[in-house]
Amino acid sequence: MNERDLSETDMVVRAAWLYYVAEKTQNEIASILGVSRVKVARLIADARTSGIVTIDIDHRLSALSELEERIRNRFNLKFCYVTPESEGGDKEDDAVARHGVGMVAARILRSILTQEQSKEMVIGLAWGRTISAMADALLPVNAPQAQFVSLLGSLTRSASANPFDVVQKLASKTDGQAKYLPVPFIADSEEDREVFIQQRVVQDIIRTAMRAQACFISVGECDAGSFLSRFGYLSKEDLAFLNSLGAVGDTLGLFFDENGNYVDSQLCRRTLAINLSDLSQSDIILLSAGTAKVNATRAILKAGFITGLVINAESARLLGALV
Amino acid sequence: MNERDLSETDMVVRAAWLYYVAEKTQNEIASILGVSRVKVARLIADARTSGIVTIDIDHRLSALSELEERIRNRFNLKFCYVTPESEGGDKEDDAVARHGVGMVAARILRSILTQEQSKEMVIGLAWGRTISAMADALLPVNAPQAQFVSLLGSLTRSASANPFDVVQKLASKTDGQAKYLPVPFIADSEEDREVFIQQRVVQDIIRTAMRAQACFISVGECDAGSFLSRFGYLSKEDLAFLNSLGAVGDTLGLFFDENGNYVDSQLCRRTLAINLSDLSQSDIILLSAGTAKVNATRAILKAGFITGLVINAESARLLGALV
DNA sequence: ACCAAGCGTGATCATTTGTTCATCGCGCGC
DNA sequence: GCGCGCGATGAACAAATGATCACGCTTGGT
Repeated sequence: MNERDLSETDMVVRAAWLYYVAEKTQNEIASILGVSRVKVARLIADARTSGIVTIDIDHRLSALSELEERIRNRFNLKFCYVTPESEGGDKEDDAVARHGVGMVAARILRSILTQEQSKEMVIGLAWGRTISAMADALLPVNAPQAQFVSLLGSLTRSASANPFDVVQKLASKTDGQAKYLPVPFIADSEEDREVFIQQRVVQDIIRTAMRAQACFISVGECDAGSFLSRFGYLSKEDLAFLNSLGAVGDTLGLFFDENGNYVDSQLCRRTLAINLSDLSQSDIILLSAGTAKVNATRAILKAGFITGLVINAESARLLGALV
Repeated sequence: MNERDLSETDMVVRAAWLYYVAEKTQNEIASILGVSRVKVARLIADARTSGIVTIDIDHRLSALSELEERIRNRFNLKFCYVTPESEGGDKEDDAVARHGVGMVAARILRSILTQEQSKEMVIGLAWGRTISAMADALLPVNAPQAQFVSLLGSLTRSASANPFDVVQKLASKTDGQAKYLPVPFIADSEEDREVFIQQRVVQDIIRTAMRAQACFISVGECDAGSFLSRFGYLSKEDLAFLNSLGAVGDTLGLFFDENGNYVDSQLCRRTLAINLSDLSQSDIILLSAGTAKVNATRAILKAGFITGLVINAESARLLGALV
């Protein structure tokens, strides 16, 4: 950070202060700082995207917080955040829901990262569009001690939601480190999986992940519309078989039935993901966006290993209604 | 809080969330919530004035934070906040400086009030235009356990800066209690002062004030322009006498010379204010706005009983330059 | 029942803000 | 040395926001 950057950042802070605290107009600020108004607008925009100004909303008064509390108690969670719907109670667009959930999750992540600067900091991450939305929404924060560890093997397709991209993006936004499992998510056989697992690099990652303060995971529906099946990782037969065993949702490569019981199958024994028992020390935060995932979400919550939930309002209502 | 209020607050929270987090336009929000755009604008304005949304600025990157750190170390303070100047380095208007210092002080006060909801909470207050600005700038916060106690007797003139108004305003904004000393600030004689002091109500207030977590006080210059002399509490002769003893500033009815030594005089022995030694358990936060007060501020800081300082940038520079 | 006062509401307008685009300057490579 | 491209800048415009005002509704009082 050179002289120029320093004075530039200083300008950003001063502009932000004058705008948000002193409530001056951008024109006034422009004449105070001796720059053009457009420049002031850019400084203020900078201040927001760089996380120098943060805007918090006390949502305790919202009707949703009552719902949050009910869900929190029912599933014994440390916290539950319900994101307000964007369409007035109407069927909401899944992409919008993901966006909202991602933003709230990003705030949670940011607060974790800014809490303790001294200690080692490990964050475990699954992949998926919601996790990806979280990574996009994270405001930059300086946390060089942070390590972002992928909890699952990689996909070969759909690069946008690859675990590599997620941890990479997070690392670059925080000046932290990215670590990911350099193995496929699903091995061809149980024997192959064993070979992968035994790789020293894989074991290293797993040991790191075991020290994670927090893990962000998402939920997969167990039907034809799900991510896994749409990209060919789950064949129609696999799906039918899993359904016949009662599986309604998956996360971290594990399938669960509607009562939250683990559904064993040959497929699960080929997935490369961190073991649930290895994460007993971590906060496990589930992100769920979209009503299609309600049943799967309920199943995973019932399994009992989740400590925190972020979910969109419509889904939360459905979840809360049946409790 | 009835049904109507509840849904109203809920609307405020939702509108604020959609505006500040989801970054929707007021028009979009209007159609989502099914109200007019004007209504949305009002909801958002409500959210800000009621403190449901709070905007924080990380000013650590500012060049001023270096100055803050220097002052903090020099005078052994727990914290020091320097408010950015509003005019670009130019001579700033005192009223503007007061406003800025008041706003920052209000944020400090608010954070104290929201910290611990359970315990008894006592806040001691001096009076003056800067303290008054703080009271005006405080965003409402629910803190029914808070007690705002006046540390000084009342003035008979200049109602706007009377201690009564300050504690009253703070109490009404927080649902807390207001307590003030129902005696004049300056008694006619030392004997009269003793009579006032011995009143049970006065003793009650003093005992309460002794339990204060934090006290907000301001600084008076000891010259013809000062508050006390302009309102006739200090005669020209008093002033000349105090100056001859080296007094350059006062606070809580006590005068100090440029080295921070207490300047005794007959006048001081007639003022009704809490004893400094009674506040040894409290954080004592000094608000200083305006370059005219730099010398007085330095004197009081040197006296060594201040634990926190809020000061405008220009004054801070003068203060820091001579360190 | 009627009136008056007060508050919330939405139309309209002025101001403020965000965005786009052409231009400028500067450094870098050829 | 010269051109090239990238990033920063401000002018101009379009969008969004805040303010004012008149209207109508409710409420409380006579």
